[in-house]
Amino acid sequence: MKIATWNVNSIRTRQDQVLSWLQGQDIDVLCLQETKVIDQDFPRSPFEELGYHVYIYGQKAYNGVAIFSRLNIESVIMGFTPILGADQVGELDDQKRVIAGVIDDICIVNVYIPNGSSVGSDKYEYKLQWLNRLGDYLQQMLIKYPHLCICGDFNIAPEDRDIYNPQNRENHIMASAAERQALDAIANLGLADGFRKFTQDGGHFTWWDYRAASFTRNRGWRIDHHYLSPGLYQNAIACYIDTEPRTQPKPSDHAPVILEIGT
DNA sequence: ATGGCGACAGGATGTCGA
Repeated sequence: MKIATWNVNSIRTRQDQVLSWLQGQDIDVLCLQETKVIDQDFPRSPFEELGYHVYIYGQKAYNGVAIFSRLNIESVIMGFTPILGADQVGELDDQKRVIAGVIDDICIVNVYIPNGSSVGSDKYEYKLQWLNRLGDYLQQMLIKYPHLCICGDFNIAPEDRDIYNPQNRENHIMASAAERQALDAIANLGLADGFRKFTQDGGHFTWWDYRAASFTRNRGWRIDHHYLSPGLYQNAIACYIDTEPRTQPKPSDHAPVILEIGT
């Protein structure tokens, strides 16, 4: 089974690129982030015609997540509230950032973790609060679904080797100690970074700023991830970043990441 | 040091992303 994650930065702008990418791959599950469209305007039929079931959880202009799956998903869970209850979630489901479903006995959790703007800002506090609630959510999900893959745009580089220039990054958004600690807390639930099962060196990135020719200079960050429960981690046979779509005209600023799980 | 670029909403330019 191939599970891919891709922050497309608007599905309507990137529709043709996602379609042609899927046609050249053999993807079973594609998790999208930053779809940036309300559900009634989501271009679902082109992807259905390609053989995918389409599950969407979007909003106007910002955020939005979706799962495309060749196999039908029986129970789709949108937001934190179905798992944690409205009292625990509060305003955190106003932004559409998490959708999950069970496919072939594997629970796929697709997340678009908040960016956080800058360390110490209100958005930074929101990001940390959101990560804390994500931990509560995953704790419950792992009880129900022990085979779990959480993937998406985490907006956190786990280690210095995941940043093109790791100097002076302690107070940089996506690399601060509190963000990494929040990610560690999630990993400590029993989830491991699929990419690092296979690749140990630096210089492998999933996001490059549109500005300053960052991609051609490979000035990037590895912030899109798959974290796997122990059995899935054991069965993972590959995890890689496909930089080809990032070379196209009018690309997303993120590249897709593909995880392969054997049987 | 700052801004660079791109998408969206709305109909000029401000907000947001990372």
